Formats: sequence, structure tokens, C-alpha cells
Amino acid sequence: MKFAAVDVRQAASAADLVYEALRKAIIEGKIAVGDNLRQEEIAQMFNTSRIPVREALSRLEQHGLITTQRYKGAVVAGLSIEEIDEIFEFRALIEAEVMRLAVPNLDRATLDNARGYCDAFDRETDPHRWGEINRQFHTTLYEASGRPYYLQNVQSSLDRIDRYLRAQLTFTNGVPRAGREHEAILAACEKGDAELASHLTRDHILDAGRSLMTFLRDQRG
Amino acid sequence: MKFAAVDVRQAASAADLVYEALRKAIIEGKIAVGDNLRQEEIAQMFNTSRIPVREALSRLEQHGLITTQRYKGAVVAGLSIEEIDEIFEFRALIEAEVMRLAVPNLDRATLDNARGYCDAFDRETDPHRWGEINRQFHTTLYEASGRPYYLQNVQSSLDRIDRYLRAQLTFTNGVPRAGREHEAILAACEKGDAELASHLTRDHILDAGRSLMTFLRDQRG
DNA sequence: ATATTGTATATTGGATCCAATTTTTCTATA
DNA sequence: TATAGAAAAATTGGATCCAATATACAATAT
Repeated sequence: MKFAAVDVRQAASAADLVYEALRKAIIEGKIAVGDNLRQEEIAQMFNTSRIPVREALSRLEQHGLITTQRYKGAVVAGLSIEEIDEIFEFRALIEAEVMRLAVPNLDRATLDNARGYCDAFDRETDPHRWGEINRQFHTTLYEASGRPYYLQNVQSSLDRIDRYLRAQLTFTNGVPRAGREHEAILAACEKGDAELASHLTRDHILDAGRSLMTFLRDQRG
Repeated sequence: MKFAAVDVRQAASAADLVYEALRKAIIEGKIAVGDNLRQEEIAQMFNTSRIPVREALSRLEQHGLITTQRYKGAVVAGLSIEEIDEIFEFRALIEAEVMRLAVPNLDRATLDNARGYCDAFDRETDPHRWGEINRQFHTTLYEASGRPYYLQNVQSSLDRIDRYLRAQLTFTNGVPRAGREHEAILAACEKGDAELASHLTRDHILDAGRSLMTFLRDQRG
């Protein structure tokens, strides 16, 4: 055995690339709700055939990001107020628990990373970046929970409402408030107070949810 | 307009049929963990081509029921003890909450249905049916919560561990105990005691989890 | 002018074909 | 006999082709 181990990561298939690109575009709101996703068009964008595109669309549907109708095609899925409300409630439940489980495992490096994202969030002026940094702040802490299945479900929920969360941050002046709440959560983590960090996380999510609800009710009538 | 409206439900595509059939076979344990799923073989079983099969496999992978490697194919995914443990913990969290939310909405018909499944569970002698009835008993109650997103996540978690749950019921003499716990949960529902029903549900799941853990640790060494 | 029906076009679903890669088998050699 | 390497077979990934269905549009009748 003379050779260093090589990282033989799985090469990505065409379907993987298309899936990831579409997923990103949808959760960032680059493609609007209701927009039609035509297979041939997407295939040409990626210089491939419709087969990998169809696989990607099928996966997106499983994750609730698009809806499809036989022979009619796929459209980006929107969420009703009730659905958004439910997902925020769900997130509050799970993420509070994940936070509680994470606190005892937090080490210096993780806390420093979280601090970095926390500061970056406050400093950021580009609205498009807020959602991204906010998400990284939370997941950095959550990962310490050592609960991959919980994490998967958190990511999946976030994918569904990320677009709306960004709207909340951008249009409802939610950023300063979110920044303060991040500080409080991080302080609880530093103190090792799992119960407090958990409750603050829950409130943080429910606050954002309520703020978004009133914004959407205003907007949609 | 002389004719009654007809329910023109979406006809299922070949991919849908293959997906559902494979999903059922996997969660019921008809296909063993590690078994290879060859596309051509499955295609012939369903009198179709490999294209719909590939779509079905792609969806199954998204749900964690199989793992695939490029150019190597798909195998039924097993769970480590740690993963099973985590999923039981996750279920306890979510299902307890769903139960709490359901109780205020339970009506006579739903309670009667649940009673039916509860009795059927106790009367059933075929081990293969226990898992199925157990699942129906719980979901019948959960549906009253009016939380489709929670429900989806519950179903997804159950899909992952259903095989192991059946093993627990069959091999660890868990049926009489589960039966008694069902009775207690149903009684709490009848009384309208959401808090009690929630706690009993949590304990019911954690009990089954612990029982399964010791069984698996014995078995796997 | 409007509604309705027939037709052309576009789009999706599925089958077949070819390319890329892995797995198996065979063979030569030590 | 065991083993390394090459050839063959099997398997998956992707492209192209055809069939099924939906949409757009024009022609017709009222």
C-alpha cells in the first residue's frame, strides 16, 4: 500500500446537476411560482437530453418543490398561507429540539463559526444574501446535534419556505430583529444553556412566521 | 348537462405504479436489505421499459429507501442501530405533537374507526398484518390534526422503519403491550385529554424503540 | 360576434438504441 | 494452483425516436 487514499467521490450524473440547479433556482425564488418547467427547454440549457431532466423533475416533485400533471408538465409549487403557517409551526418544533440536543456538543470552533455568520448577517446589505447567511448560522449550530435525520428534515422544510423567509427578511424589516435574536441564541449556546437556546430558537421561528403571516395577509388580501 | 360528473382523477403513470409497488415491497420487507434492484428485471416484471423504472428508483432514493451508485445500481437501504434510534426519537417528538393537535378535533366517527383498528389489532393473529393495522390505528387519529405537512413527515418516517417495527412486534412479544397502550391512548382521546394522549403516544413510541433496540443489539451482536 | 368543432402544433410518457462503466469470465503465466 | 491481466458479458446513463395527450388556432355554423 504505497499510495495515499484518493477521494473517489461519486461523480455527479446529469440528473444530479439538473436537480441541484433547479432546486437552488426554486428555493431562491429565481423561478416564480406557477412558472412552467418545459423539459426540452431545460434540456437545452444544460446541453443534455430530456431523460435526465425528467429524473430531476421527478425528484423535485417528491420534495414538494414542483407539482406535475400527466401530459401537462411541471410548475413551480407555491404554498398557501395555511401551508406556510404549518411549516413554520413544524420547524419551531423540530429546530427547537435540535438546538436543545446540539448545545451540549458545541465546541469552540463551531461557536466561532456561528459567531462569524452572526456578524456577517448583521453586516450584510444585499437582501439576496440574508436568507443564505441566516440559514448557515442556524445549520452550523444544528449540526452539532449529531442528528442527521433531523437535519435532513430541517433542510427539507427550509427548502419549502426559503423563498417566503427571504421575503419576510427583505420586506418586513425583519433583519435587525432577527440579528438580535441570533445574538441571544448564540449567547445561550455560549453559556451552555440548552433549555434557553431551545426556547429562543422556537420563538425566533414563530416570530418570523407571524411577521410573514401578517405581511402575506396584507399583500394577498 | 344530463350526466353526472365523473371523477377524472389523474391516471397513474408507469413510473407511479412501479414506485408504489417497490415502496410497498421494501417497507414490508419483501425485498431484503442489500438486495440489488436491476432495472431490466423490474421493467420486465411490470411489462414496461427501463425508463419508468429509473424514475421510480430515483424517487425511492430521495425517500431514503434505496441507495444508488452511478453505473453500479440500486440496493435496498438498511438502517444502522443509530439511525433507527434517531428515527424513533424523531417520531416520538412529531407524533406526540400531532396527537395533541388532533384530540380537540376528534369526532365520533373517527373515534369509532380507531376503536375498530384497535380491536382488530388485538384480534389479529397474522404477524404480517400487525404492522399494517398498527399504522392505520395511529394515522386515523393523527389525520384529525388537520396538519398535512406533519402527516407527510410521519408517513415518511414510518416508511423508513416499518420493517423494523414489524420485527419488534413479531419477535419481541410487543403485541400485547402495544395493544394495552393503544387502549390507553384511545381512552385519553375519548376523554378529550390532549396532554395525556400526547404523552402516552410519546411513551408508546419510545417503548417500542427501546424494545427494538435491545432486540437488535442481541441479534446483531 | 360568439360559440363550437376540427385540425395542426407542442409537449409529455415510454420504447429502443448507443455509449460509458462495471462485473464476470477466460487465459496466460509464474 | 493461484493470480494478474485481457476479453467478454452485463448493467447503467443518456440520446433519439415514436405514441399519447394537451393546447392553440382556424374554420364553420348559428
